Amino acid sequence: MIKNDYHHGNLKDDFLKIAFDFIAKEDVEKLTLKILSDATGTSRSAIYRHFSSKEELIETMIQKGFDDFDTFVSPSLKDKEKSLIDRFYLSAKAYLEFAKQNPNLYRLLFGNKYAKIRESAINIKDDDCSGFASLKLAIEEGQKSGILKKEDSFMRTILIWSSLHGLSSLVIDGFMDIDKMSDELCESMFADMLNNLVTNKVKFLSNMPFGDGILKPNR
Amino acid sequence: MIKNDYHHGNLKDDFLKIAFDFIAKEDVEKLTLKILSDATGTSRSAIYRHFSSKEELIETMIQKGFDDFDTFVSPSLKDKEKSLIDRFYLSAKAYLEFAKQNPNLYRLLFGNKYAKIRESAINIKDDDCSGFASLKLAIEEGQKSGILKKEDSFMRTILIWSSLHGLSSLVIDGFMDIDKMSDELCESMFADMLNNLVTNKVKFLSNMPFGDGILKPNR
DNA sequence: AATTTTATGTTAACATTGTTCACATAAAAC
DNA sequence: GTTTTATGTGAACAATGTTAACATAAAATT
Repeated sequence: MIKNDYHHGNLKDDFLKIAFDFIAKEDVEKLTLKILSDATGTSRSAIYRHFSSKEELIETMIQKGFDDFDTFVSPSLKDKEKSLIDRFYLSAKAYLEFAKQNPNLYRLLFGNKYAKIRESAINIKDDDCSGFASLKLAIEEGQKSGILKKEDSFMRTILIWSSLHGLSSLVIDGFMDIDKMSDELCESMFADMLNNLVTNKVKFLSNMPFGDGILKPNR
Repeated sequence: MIKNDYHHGNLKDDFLKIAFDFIAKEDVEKLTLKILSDATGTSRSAIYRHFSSKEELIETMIQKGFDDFDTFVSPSLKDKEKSLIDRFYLSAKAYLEFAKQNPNLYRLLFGNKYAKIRESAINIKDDDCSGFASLKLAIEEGQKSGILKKEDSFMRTILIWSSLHGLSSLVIDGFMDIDKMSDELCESMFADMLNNLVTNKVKFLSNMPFGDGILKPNR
């Protein structure tokens, strides 16, 4: 807190804050240690007193990033006051929204470049990945209550997640004109993703997205 | 062809070949110009007589990579001797297979790192992207013939592509245990992707993947 | 209170990377 | 046979991540 010219106070947090501010605007690939030292007014090697390498800084960012992601997406999925369908819909919307609002962070978390760092940062394989696990749990909950078909929940989880991840990636990586990605279009897609899960007994009164079928979320 | 000690013959092609050989095993991020000069036995600056920069080399690789991708995936989709459902199924399988066989190339083509280079290499936006366009055409063909629902073909195309891209990415980026990705599981997922497209009038006799419903491809 | 230890910051130097420039040599064009 | 063009070399640059030796302030110990 006390600013004397030598010791900085809480350099480590400052480095992280500046790094996150940076990837709010530019890709993490362009983040350089010089940017961090310049922004903090320290020397180029000061960061090595707080992180053993650039990779360790990235690893810390990944850990915090997954916390942020989870905080943004999970509550909608776990909100027991809403119907399961609503929860799926709202968390899917949150997922895409997180990616759109934080494209560089999303790529850092789910991209390949730091896959090894991610694997050491969090245990993401199979059921251990928090996002994956909670999605799978929600699907299994729906299967028990009879809302969803009693099929392979692992496969269903993968397919939902693939659709969300693929859509988010294609959007933020510039593969489709973002202007064409209207809310209505997204809702149609989310409806499609969910339509495969619900039991055969449910009749869809309309093919319109959330028109008047079961998939219309309460908003 | 004639090897004298100074002029190399066809260095440009050799550079490209070595680069593709490299990303067959390692990520394109690790490809360095020194690797190329060492492998060809030339000096470190020789490559600049054939590519104005490393980015231009990458751009050439992206162009050729998309050609390879198209050659691998498109024929199945355009094979008029097969049913439309079969064509969807087989090209989806080819898509995933290409990503699994060429993970580093797939990431180079569809990842974010070289997005700008890709955009200058090929016109990928909207209908101009060859893969996207041919998928959309196939969907519209199915809509005309009555096999597929007459809904927004753009949205349907995006969702199918998102599912394929997301699944491929998650698989090659280590988000799921590859051993759990059995052929049967993939087939179930492809079936799910397609189930949303087919007309309501079609009755599915089974929920089993390609069990005995319309979605069973001829193999 | 004085001393020692630990934490934190600085400066100088390194190897690696992509890149450029002046120069060298072979092939092609005239 | 001379000139022009294409292609390759070697030396040098700045930027990057990193390390080592040194410096200073805070904390711990006596």
